[in-house]
Amino acid sequence: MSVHYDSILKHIDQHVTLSDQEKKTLCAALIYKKFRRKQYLLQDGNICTHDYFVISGCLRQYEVSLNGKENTVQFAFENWWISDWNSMLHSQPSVYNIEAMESSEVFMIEKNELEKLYTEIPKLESYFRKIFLNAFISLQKRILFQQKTAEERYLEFTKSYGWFEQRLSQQHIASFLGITRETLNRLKGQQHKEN
Amino acid sequence: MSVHYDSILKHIDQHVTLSDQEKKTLCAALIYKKFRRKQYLLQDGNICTHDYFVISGCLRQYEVSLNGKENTVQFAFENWWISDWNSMLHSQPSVYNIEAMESSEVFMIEKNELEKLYTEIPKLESYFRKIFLNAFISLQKRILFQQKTAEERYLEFTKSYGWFEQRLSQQHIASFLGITRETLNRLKGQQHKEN
DNA sequence: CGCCGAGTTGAACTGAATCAAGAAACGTGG
DNA sequence: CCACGTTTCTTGATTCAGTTCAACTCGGCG
Repeated sequence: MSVHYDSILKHIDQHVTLSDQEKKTLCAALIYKKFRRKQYLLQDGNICTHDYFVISGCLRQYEVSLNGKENTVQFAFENWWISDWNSMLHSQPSVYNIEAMESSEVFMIEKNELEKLYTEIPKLESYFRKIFLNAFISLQKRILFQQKTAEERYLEFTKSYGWFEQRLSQQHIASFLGITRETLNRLKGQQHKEN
Repeated sequence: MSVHYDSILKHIDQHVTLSDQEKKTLCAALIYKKFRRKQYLLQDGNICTHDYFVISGCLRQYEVSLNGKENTVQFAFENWWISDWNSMLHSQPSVYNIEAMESSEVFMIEKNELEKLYTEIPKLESYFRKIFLNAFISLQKRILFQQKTAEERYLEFTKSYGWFEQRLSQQHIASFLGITRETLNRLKGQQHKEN
């Protein structure tokens, strides 16, 4: 088995226990792929057909609004799942772009393959139930987060996600926080003076 | 079987097919309860121990921020599940309040009972995977929603959720939209003039 | 070397919040 | 069924956080 499988099997093992046979079946459905910086995994207008699991690197999912602004919905780092499940579920064109921030390695699972896996490995239902529950919980926090002032958001961000602040450009952080590049920059300035 | 079970069984049936025996097992774990308007299902500071399924009526989940403002995270109408899964999962005090907006009927499932149900009725894993996936998709839309201007949010809200606009007070709608009562009111005024 | 994208800083502007105060609507008890 | 207090809604005037626009700096890379 390729060394890459380790990361995903380890992650799944934190939630459910698969037999060797099940692991084999699962891995057979995984497609390994590398993406370079700025390369798209998904572009808006296309129908999303795959789930993505990040082995290494960093992805960004964002929408471009009518006035041309980018709204970052989420970042995905090592061991995160990302996709446009709405597009996949309803076979509708996606409103999102998913782009590699760094050169990244991912596993892809095709929609129908995943459906098959659910019947072959029922434990995966449990695994993804937990994954989606956790994802739901994070997003709920983000709803509250967005109600706060720019400064509060910035402080909370550095506290909670400081560890990936260096890996991202200011513009991308700003679009995640829902503020402009300029405002984020001014907030950073303030911080320095206070310290 | 009580007539109330119909609603939840029907809802589950839209996602997975249970045997009669499984239905019985499930229903045995459900606790039926009525709540009056303004009554709390969960108060912040308490640890959430139950999932709630709304049979009839309407609930609201909100956080009270330090400055005393209420931020509505979500409403729950007929056939919706609601709870603080973060509090439940980690046995931590909840930051949310869940309150009945109207007199409401709900089914409650206790945390450990639900865990047992997952092993007894594996199909429920599938059911809740789908429920959480849908919940996740809605929240992702809400992230983008919150980036828009007050007016855009109001228009989109009336378009998408107009059907429950009458059942909610303006303050509650405002706190869901992330704007003040006053601003919402002014937006309604504008609409009338334009028509 | 020169270009281009990313970051910085300033000044003017604006959408929405805040503060304030009056008008409906609601429900509860006499 | 009306009178009362309570809550919700409405409207206006003022303020402010954050955007916008614009210019300028810095570092990397062909």
